[in-house]
Amino acid sequence: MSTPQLDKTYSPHDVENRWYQRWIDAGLFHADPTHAGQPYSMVIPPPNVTGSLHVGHALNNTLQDILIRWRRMQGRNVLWMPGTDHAGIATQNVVERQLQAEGTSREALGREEFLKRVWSWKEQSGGTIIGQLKKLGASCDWERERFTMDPGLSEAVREVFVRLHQDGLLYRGERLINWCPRCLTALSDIEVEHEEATGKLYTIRYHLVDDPTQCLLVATTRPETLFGDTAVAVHPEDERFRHLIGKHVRLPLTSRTIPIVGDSILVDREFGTGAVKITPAHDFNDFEAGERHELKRIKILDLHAHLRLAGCLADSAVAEAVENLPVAKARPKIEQFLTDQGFLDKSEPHKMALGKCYRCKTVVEPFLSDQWFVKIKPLAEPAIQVVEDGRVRIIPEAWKNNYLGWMRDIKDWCVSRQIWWGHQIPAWYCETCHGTPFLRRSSDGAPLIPSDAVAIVAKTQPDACPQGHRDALVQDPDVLDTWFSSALWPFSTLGWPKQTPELKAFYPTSTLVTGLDILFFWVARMIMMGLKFMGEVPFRDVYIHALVRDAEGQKMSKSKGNVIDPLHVMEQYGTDALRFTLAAMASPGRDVKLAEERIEGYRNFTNKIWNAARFLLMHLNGERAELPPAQRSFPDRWILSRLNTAISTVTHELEQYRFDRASSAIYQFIWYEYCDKYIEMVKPALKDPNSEQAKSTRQTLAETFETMMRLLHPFMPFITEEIWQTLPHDGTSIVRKPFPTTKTEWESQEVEQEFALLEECRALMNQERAILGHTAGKRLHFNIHGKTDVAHSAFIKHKALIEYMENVENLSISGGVDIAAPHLLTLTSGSTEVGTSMEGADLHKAKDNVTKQMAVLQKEVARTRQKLGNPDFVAKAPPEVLTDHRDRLARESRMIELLQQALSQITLEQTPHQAS
RNA sequence: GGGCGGAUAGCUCAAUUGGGAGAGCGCUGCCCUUACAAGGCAGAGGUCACAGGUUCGAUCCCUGUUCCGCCUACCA
Repeated sequence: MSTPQLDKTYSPHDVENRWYQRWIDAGLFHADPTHAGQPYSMVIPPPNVTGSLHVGHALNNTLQDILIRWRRMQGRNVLWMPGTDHAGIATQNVVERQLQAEGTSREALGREEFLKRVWSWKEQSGGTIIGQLKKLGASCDWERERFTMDPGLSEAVREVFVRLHQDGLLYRGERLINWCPRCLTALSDIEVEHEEATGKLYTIRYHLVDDPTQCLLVATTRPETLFGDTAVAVHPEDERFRHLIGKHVRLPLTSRTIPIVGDSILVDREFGTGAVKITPAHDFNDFEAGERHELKRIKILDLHAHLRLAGCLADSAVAEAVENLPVAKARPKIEQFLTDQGFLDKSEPHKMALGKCYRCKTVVEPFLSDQWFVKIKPLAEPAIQVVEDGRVRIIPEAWKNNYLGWMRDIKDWCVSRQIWWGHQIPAWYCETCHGTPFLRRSSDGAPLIPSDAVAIVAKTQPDACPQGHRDALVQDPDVLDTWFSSALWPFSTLGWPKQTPELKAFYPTSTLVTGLDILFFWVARMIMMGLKFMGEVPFRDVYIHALVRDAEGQKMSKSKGNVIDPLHVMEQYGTDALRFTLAAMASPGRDVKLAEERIEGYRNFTNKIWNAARFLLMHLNGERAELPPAQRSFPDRWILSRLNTAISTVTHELEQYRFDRASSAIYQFIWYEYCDKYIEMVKPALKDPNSEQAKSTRQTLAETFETMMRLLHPFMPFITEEIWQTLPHDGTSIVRKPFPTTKTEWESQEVEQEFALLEECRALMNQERAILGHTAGKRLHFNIHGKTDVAHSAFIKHKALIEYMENVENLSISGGVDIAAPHLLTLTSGSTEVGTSMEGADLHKAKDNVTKQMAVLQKEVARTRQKLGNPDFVAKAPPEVLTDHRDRLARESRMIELLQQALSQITLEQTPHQAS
């Protein structure tokens, strides 16, 4: 039998493509609801359909794939449900930009044509990220890939909408919402990002109508909104202003007068001047204050956040100057007018939070409009409950309070969006019932549904309204928030509202792996919707991983140019190296700072593994004899025992979602135990390929390496498959082979202790080499002495091994006699004494080396002595600590003595030479 | 403004019940030793942010300070 030979360095490229294709062809990732194993399921956090893979995705999906591959190998009935979401605003923006470049617009195309365009863009680019996930090795069940706008998922959306409406949890109404004047749509509260900005705090004089010589000073950061003011508020208990409540002031730059009201909620007496202007149509607080005082709402901004001053009685010169200007341009002009006309008292720099659209970073405006809202409190309560009582575990637990805090203070969710790409709201309005035809928006012809129009909510378009009017039904032009459909993802992807076998087998899912940034957007909403519509949590565990940053800790962004492109990394270093890096750095609760050097380090690791496999293949030719572990050679028994520990550690750490510790355990085991120690120890046994020793060793080599590949497979799927295939194995692919489990017959404390003795001995030999300046390559003669029976017999037993490992010629093992002798430099530690000849060494340097070591030791001894000399310490420290310290002192003193001895040995050695 | 987390080797991070701080990468020196120079061996490098407190003893617990993140919020 001949074994295949491998190239000298691992080249991941072909390996990856080849194996991924074969896995797919063999259907290894396909889930079967009738599979006998205990279900283990996950849904992928759906990436944007038109997006492409960034390093955050890479981390997210690597961790998921590790879990999935691990559980699959454990024999669980595994489903990893993949798919993408339609990313309403983002995708629409992309296509609109394309149209703009072509000199046209969505309005010009019309809704139907525009949607065709988006669909074709989706067809064209929607596969990109899926292809990239495959490159990453993601073992999703691609046959089940879903898209949030698939017919089935769209049906789920309509079903949920209708049922929420029936249950009174969905309503339409005129409210102040966050409006993006660039995307021209409403946003939910959490789609607004707050950013600190330095603006100005303007203090403006509002003159009293009764007595124009007096004025009320009003502080504002947004002077242009004064045109929408309908009152000024002061604190009702503020002595400075109390007498003014009920009086009126003249609104600067207009011919209007507005009342002064008392409002203890809105006004903070300490802030600014203690008087606040109220602009109910353009500020959330003012909106509520306006309700309390029954104030008119005057809109002064249009959809684009341009000033529209008709109806607010602005002075004509002012109106002319700022009409149709965006806020940013209007503000300085207003400031100028106020200054010129003596209204501006002062303006000073002021820090404030600016709300920006999370998609396009445009400053959002509070905007009065008709929108659909989910009444959230009744949904939130059970979703709080399940996290409190642990039915959903959030890992790391630190984020639990974050979740709970947000959920307890949750506000109604604005779900309507004024865009076209998405699930159009299944609500119709009857123009006949309404009495007059609805107005149409001039720009795109969309119907403007009046606030008081009655919505008919249904899964499909009704034939007639409840009054029996046909032909006059108009569907709500708005679409739903993308997160509305994402919230249903864990069950809509499984076929809901149909009761499918998949739904039965795989819901609730086992684990959700996601980033903190969508805890509220997505996780919270899935829990609410899952509980509401499935009556059960959508997942048991939520593992929240960190954000990926660059080596400086900066958030990666294209504009900063610090983006690490995972595709580029995979090209350069291989997918396995990238995956392993991400896993190794995924410490909980900490951001991942990714530097390319780290990836390179793990690329080296793949090469190390590769070359270890090469070594195996070079020596695996020939018969293999399988002995019971206890009868195998010392190196074999040792590596089996260590492998057992590695399996146990990796499994345990994966159970805790400690990807970092699991990967580090594998790394340590493979590199330092398997490669550095085991392979080295095994070489002598393989010298004669036909020996009994060689036959048994080959068996252990093959067996342990094969096991090791299975242990590593979830982390590095490609290289492990490639190597596994070349090793003696059963089956067609490592993907579905069992994950290693511990075997008690592999474990041997005795062998490990024996090994530790050898290591102790080798450490002393190395130290001697270092002192004497002998390189590892120089063959030396050593005397060793095992101070205990165990040590002595271990050295006797492993004489050849020590000779081989330490490049020793003719090792002498003395039994219980002092091996100090002329020309010998001796060193000792717990159970071992080692000596070698000083002949031919640079004794000056040796002396230096010893002296340095001694200085360090003497310091330590002094400290330990001092501690033990402290009566309080001796009286109060626990006995084991005391013993520990006394042992240490003894050890250190002994060591000094020995170094002292070594020093005199060296000195003695020097003398005759100096004499001669 | 509120909340949470962090500050440990040049860099990135570990260290569970307080008893002489470790790893990877990088760096330095020596080695192309037949699996691997993408490697081997050896080594340097730390007032565990600062100031107090508790304790025989603190990187660890408590208090305060500084700095850095993140989340959250309608102080005009």
